Amino acid sequence: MKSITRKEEIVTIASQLFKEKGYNAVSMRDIAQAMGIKAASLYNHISGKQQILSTLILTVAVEFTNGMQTVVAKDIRPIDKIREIIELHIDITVNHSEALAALNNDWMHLENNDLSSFVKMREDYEENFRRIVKEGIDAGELKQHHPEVILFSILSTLRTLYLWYQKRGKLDVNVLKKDMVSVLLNGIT
Amino acid sequence: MKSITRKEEIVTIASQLFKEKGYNAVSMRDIAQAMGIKAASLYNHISGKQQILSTLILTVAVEFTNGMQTVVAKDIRPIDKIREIIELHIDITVNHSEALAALNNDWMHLENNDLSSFVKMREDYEENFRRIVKEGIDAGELKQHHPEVILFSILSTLRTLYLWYQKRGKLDVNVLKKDMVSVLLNGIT
DNA sequence: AAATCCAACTAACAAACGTTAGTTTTGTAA
DNA sequence: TTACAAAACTAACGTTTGTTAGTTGGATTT
Repeated sequence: MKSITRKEEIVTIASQLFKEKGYNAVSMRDIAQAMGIKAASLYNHISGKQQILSTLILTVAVEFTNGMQTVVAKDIRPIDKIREIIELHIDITVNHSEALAALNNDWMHLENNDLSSFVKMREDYEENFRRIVKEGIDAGELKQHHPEVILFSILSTLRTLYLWYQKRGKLDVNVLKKDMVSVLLNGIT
Repeated sequence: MKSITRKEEIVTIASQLFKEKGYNAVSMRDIAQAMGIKAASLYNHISGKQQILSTLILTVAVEFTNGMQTVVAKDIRPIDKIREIIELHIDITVNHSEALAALNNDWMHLENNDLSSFVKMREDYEENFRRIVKEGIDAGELKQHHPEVILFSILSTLRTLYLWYQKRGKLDVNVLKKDMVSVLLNGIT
């Protein structure tokens, strides 16, 4: 019986516009026009432009946080944790590619509590990832590089995935996961 | 005798503000304030806000284009070309980290000729890179992955480097190059 | 000393912005 | 049919935006 609310429609439409032009370049009138209504009518369903952005970003940020918690709690080798994190990113990318654009590019336009809780979640996420990388190095499963360099090269690829996977056509998700894990873990040479 | 013009000062100051908040969230009054003058005074040196953005972005885009041309023309193995491209990115990142933020996040706010020539340069750049990757695979120097996946994983790491290399402290550029080449080419396991 | 130029200023503009108030339409339940 | 709630509308608000016009003071050139 869970049907799509008007608020969810607005957030979805807005996320598509944000992806193309960024939060500040999209006006409430733009969003309204894409919905086929007038700007003032949006306020029957949402409290303001800020709420659209924070709903969009925090929803996905929570998914990352929960996903990371699940992985951390597992009793598996560090390298398998990394494997699962890669798959987590791919799943979220496939399901929320527009929201990821906002999360990556417009998070700094969040305000007050929304901003600080987002930043907190992101820091915790990175810290968890960093710890796993270090464990992997200590266990001899990863090469002896700076943990920060390894973390960064994986994370920046995963974070930009939303820009790419679309034009890669309808590549099957499982094939994509296999390829990404292989390239990110084993390298290209 | 080459001294810093007032226009160059404005572009530099603006690029720092753009990096933090994005092009659209920075007003001419913000830029003027950071310069210690009034907004209207900016127009004694530049023709408008758009010109600041296009100067900033196109300058760096041309550097990438020229660097890529140089690499392409060399008679060396594909894998060594990739090595040189990685070093090119690192050099540009170190010298223009603020401009790279605008190039990555605000290029879509360019207009007319500036926009189309930027897009053209970026497409050409990627196409050159893709060709080198394919040559590397054909020559047996790279693994048999989808060229697009290899291209993407390298390029997204290099493009996000500007966010990063700062907080890595004053890491020596040559050390950074060595690490990045090793991680991106040989992988982490 | 006079003339010129540069780079700042004040004041103002029209347009676009997010948002509010109050009203009308539309669809559903009694 | 009437009553009510949801969701659209019109009109307007106070700000902020990028930008223009005209002016002023200080340095440089003639």
